[in-house]
Amino acid sequence: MGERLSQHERALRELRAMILQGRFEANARLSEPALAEELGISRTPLRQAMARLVEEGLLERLDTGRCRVASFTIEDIFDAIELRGVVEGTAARLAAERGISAAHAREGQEILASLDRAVSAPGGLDFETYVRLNARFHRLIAEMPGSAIIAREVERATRLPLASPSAFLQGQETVPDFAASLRHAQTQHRAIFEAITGREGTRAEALMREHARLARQNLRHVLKAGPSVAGKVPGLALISN
Amino acid sequence: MGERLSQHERALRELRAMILQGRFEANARLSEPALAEELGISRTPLRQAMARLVEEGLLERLDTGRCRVASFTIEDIFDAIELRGVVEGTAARLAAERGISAAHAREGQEILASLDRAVSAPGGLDFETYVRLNARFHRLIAEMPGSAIIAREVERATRLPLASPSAFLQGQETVPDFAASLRHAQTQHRAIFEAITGREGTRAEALMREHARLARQNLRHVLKAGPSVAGKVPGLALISN
DNA sequence: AAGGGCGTAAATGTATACAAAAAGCAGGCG
DNA sequence: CGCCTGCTTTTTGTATACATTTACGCCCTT
Repeated sequence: MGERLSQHERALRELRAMILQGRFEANARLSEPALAEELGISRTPLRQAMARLVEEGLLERLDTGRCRVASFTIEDIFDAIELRGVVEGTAARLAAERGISAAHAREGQEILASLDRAVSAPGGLDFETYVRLNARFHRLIAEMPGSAIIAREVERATRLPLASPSAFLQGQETVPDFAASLRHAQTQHRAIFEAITGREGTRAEALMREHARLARQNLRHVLKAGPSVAGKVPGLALISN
Repeated sequence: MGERLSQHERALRELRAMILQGRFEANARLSEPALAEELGISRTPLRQAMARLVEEGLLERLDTGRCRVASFTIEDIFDAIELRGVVEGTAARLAAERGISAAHAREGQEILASLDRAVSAPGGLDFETYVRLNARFHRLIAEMPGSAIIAREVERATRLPLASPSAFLQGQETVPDFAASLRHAQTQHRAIFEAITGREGTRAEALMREHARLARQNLRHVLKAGPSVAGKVPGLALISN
C-alpha cells in the first residue's frame, strides 16, 4: 500500500516524533535551516510542518518568529487529560441522546469482545493489541454522534500534548498493577458503551470523564515510579520541573 | 500603536473575513495564484494563511491538494455551539474548583457592572459596548483556571465555525425580543460569576452550558426571521441547506 | 448528438534567492 | 569585572522559479 505522502507530511511526523521522544531539550529554539538540512528537505515544507505543530501545541512561536519546543508542567498535562475527558464525554452523551446506527453498535460490540480477549489472554496480556483496539474504541465513539465537528474536535483533544489515551500505556508495563488497571479500563469501556446504547446520555458523559480520570491516575503512578519508567513514556521528557 | 503584522497574518484575517462574509459560494474551490494576486501578496504567506484556515475548519483540503470553502449544516453549527458551551463550562468549573485571584474577581465585577449599564442604558441598549464586554467576560473566564491549555482550547472552541458568542448578536438587532434576550444573557453572566466565586464548580459548569443553549436559541430565531436578518450574520451564508 | 481521448492551460508542491530583522560576539568603556 | 556598542552572522519572511500533477476544453469518433 504505497501511500504517497508529501514532504511536509513526512516532516510533520518526523518532527513530532523527534519532539515526543525528547530529542530536543525543553525550550530549545529550533533553526529552520538546520532542521531542513537534517530532514533532507527545503525550508518550505518544513515551515508547513512547524506551523501545524504550533497549532498542536508542541511548538511555541516566539514574538520574533522563532519556534521553541514547548514544555509542560504536570498540571498542564492533567488539564489536557481532563479536557479530553470532557470532549469525549460530550461525544458519548450526544451519541446516547441521538442514538447510534446498527453498524456502530455492531462494531462497538466487536471491539469490546476483542478487548476482553486482549486483557484476559491465557498467555498474559496482549498489550499491543489492547493499545490498538483502545484507540479504535475511542475513535468509534467520536464518530457516533454523526457530526464532523464533534469528530474533529475529539480527535484534536486526543492529540493535546500528552493527552493521548495510549501515551501512558507505554510506561505502564513496569507498573505493579498494570494488568489490573487495563482490566479496570475495559470495564469502563463496557459501561460507557452500555450507557450509550441505553440512551443514558448523562451517565455516558460521566463515565467517560471517569475514564479520563483513570488515565490521570495512571500518569501519577508512572511519575511516582521514577524516571526509569517515566523515560518509557514518549514526550514525558519535555515536562518542565 | 503601530502593531506591525506580517503578510500571512493580514492574509489570514482578510481571507477569514471574506469567507465569513460569504464572498465565496459554498464549496467553491480556491486558486492560490488568483487569491495571491487579489490580496497583493505572493503564494508563500497565502499558503500559510490557508493552512491555518484548514485547521480552523473554514477551509477543507481536497485529496488533490486544492482547498475549498467548507460548508456546514445547521446541525454542525449547533454542535459547535454545544461544544463551546462544554469547553467554556469546563473552564468555569475549574475556576470555581481552584479559586480565582483577587485581580480576576475584581475585573469580573467591573465587566459585569459595565455590562449592566450597557443592557439598561437610558438611551437604549449600547449594543457595540455589549459585544465588546461580552467577549472580555468570556475571555476572562477562560483565563481564570490559570491553565495555558484550557485558555487556548477555549479560545479555539470560540472560533469554531460560527460558534462565536458575538457572531449571532450581529443579526439580533432586528429580532423582536432582542434587548430582552441580552438582558437574559447578562443575568446568566452574573449567575456564572457568582457560582465561580462561590466555589460551586458543578453549578458554574451547568450555567455556562445553559448560556450556550441561549446562543443556540438565538440562532434559531435569526434563522426563523428569514434571509433578510440571517444575511446580517457573518458566515451564515456558507450554510448548506 | 453523446461520449471519450488528447492537448493545452493552470494548479499545487518544492526549492531557491534575497532582504530585513534578530542574535550573537568581540572589543572597548565605565 | 560587568556592561554597553557596533559589527558580523544567522535567521526569519517573502518572492519567485520550476517540475509535476491535475483540471478543463476541444476535437474526433461512433
